[in-house]
Amino acid sequence: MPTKERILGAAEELFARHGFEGASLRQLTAAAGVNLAAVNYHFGSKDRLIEEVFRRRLDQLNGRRLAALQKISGDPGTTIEDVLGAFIAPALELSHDGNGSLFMRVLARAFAEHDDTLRKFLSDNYGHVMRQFTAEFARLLPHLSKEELYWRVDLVTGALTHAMSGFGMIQRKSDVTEHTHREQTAQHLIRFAAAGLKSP
Amino acid sequence: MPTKERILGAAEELFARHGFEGASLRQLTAAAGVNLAAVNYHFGSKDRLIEEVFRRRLDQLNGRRLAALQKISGDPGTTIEDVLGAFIAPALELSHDGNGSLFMRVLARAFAEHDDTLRKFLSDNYGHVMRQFTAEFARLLPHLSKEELYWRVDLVTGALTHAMSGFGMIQRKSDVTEHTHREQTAQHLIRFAAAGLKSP
DNA sequence: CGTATGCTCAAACGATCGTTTGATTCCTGC
DNA sequence: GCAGGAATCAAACGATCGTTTGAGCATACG
Repeated sequence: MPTKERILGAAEELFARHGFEGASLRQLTAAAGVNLAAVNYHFGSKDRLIEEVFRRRLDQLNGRRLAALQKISGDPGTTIEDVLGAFIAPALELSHDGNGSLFMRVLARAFAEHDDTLRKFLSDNYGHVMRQFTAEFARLLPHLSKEELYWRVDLVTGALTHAMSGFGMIQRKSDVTEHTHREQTAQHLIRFAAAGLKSP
Repeated sequence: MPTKERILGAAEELFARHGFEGASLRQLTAAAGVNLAAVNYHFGSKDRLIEEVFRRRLDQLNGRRLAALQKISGDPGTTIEDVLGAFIAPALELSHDGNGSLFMRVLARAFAEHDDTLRKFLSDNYGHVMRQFTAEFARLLPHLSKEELYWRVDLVTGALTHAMSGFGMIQRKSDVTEHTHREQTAQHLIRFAAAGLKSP
């Protein structure tokens, strides 16, 4: 595997486990089996590496989300659950692919960081995705004020981040595969969020 | 103010802003206006300081939560919204008191850390609070299976953490006080969570 | 063959980390 | 008023941090 890919993979894992500050380039390059200087050579700096970790996954994730939304957007038969599914399913697929599940934890850390630079990066690059989903929710929930809708979408985001990153206290039981566990998480999440959104 | 209190206050602020690894003892003691060695003298180590930051706030927070729950527990007139209020209101009061609001961000970081030691500490010391609230929800939602209930409570926790720590993209408008903003957050949260919990 | 070009490597840079030390100051109780 | 523990202080400890350097290696092109 090319050096850049090995670095990105190891970075994803260690950022998820120890945070951006907590994971050192020495641990990281050792885990990737590359030289210490390789990070600065290929990415310029640790901060640029962090951005690249996000870009790689979010490009794919949000691309799939928008594609799924496109398919059902405007359709009179589309339900709240369908829209939630379009948002959640790609995250589910990602978490089934290799250590993609770790990326959801990285994403959760980014929220916790409250770092303005990072927030601006995420907002600039992927804010339009949230806007399109919110617009679709607005179409399906015309009785809600703009402000009320924003609040609810924000709360859905919170529950989603919490659930998909494995924050919660609910631990996977040993007789359930990781795959099944995530599927169940998504099902519960969609039902819960749909009820919250539909609340009069 | 005594040295220990000044350290705890500065620690809360810097842990919220820069994380546990990101905030150094040198920044921290400088902000508190105390000597560098004071942390190790009064707390033993940085890790023990972190635990003390949690203990100080959570003792008060969960004490108030249980007291509020005690008042309404078992009452036939009690609603889901009441129980949610008993859980959320003390967090709201805390966030109105000085830099108590920063503590909610510290708490959110603790979730993101995924650190086993920290999780065990929180679970051991304050798990019984979650258990009592869950029991009251179970009484009010007898049609839900134990598993289903656990899932929903977990998702409520996620939305709560997200909202109260100010993760979300919703920013307070300049014509609204911090106090009012938090009140509104709590109102939206209670309505949203109640709908999710009550979902058939 | 010679020589660019892209990449890897060990080593070192200065800065900063958490912690410890030993001297000094403060304050309390006899 | 003085002994003695509590608290504060400047300084230093070894370790580790992100980054830079310059030599060495490889592959491709004239």
